[in-house]
Amino acid sequence: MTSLPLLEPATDTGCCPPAVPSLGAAEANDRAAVFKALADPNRLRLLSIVKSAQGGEACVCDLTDPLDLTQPTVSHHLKILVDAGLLHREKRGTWAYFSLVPGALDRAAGLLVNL
Amino acid sequence: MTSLPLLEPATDTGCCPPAVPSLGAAEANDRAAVFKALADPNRLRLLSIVKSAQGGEACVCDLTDPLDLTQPTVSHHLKILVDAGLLHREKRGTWAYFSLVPGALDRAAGLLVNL
DNA sequence: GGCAAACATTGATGAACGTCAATATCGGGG
DNA sequence: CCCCGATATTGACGTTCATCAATGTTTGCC
Repeated sequence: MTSLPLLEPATDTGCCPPAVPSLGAAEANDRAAVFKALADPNRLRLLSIVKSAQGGEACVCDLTDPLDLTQPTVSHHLKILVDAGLLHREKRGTWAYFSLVPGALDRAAGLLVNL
Repeated sequence: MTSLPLLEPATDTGCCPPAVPSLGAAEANDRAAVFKALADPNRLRLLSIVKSAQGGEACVCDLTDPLDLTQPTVSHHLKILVDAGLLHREKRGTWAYFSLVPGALDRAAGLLVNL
């Protein structure tokens, strides 16, 4: 849970001069972890709602209703997105506000283009 | 098996003037399907190998060894990537050659940036 | 201090997934 | 025509995942 897959410097498993720069196993695992977090329609909607929310942030109570999910399920999805380095959680009082990690979506997109 | 999630024109579920343009349920499902195909380290490595292969294409026999998977498993992963609209399959003789669908990775990246 | 609201965690359950062994299909050569 | 090599399909098995109900934890307020 302490890893931030999006921030890794793209190291290769092989040594020396890479003849064919195809993805190594470790790197592939890290990148797949990011896409795993994105591979759920409800999590995509969560990201979309947070992104288009006024002020760029939303609390759990704002996210439960439009998704038609229970509060524990929404909390679970948000945790996955936070662990993947896509969302940032800030607790203010009783509420937990979630916002997009700046540049995280662009970095994830970069993982795709620079495969 | 006939759907091509990547080629959809991003229609919204709501009607009329979209007050908050957050992702609809149907659109979220289609996009999640693409990321589901990308949410496996071995499939990412398959895409990477095909992309960096000479001529931009590779057959199954070229893909089985570097992934340390059995041939049926590699075929299974390739089918998922083809169904997601990311890979193109062309059968020449006994061999099946796989190549990246032009622009598919960029479109997938676009799904992320334009959430 | 104690209650209520917001959020997180736990446990359980059914579905989806990745993998392999075995088998089937298809194409080329002798 | 039959065999062989390359790929696809099927069936089974263990794991992971999404979801919910129930409960725990923290914070603000009276």
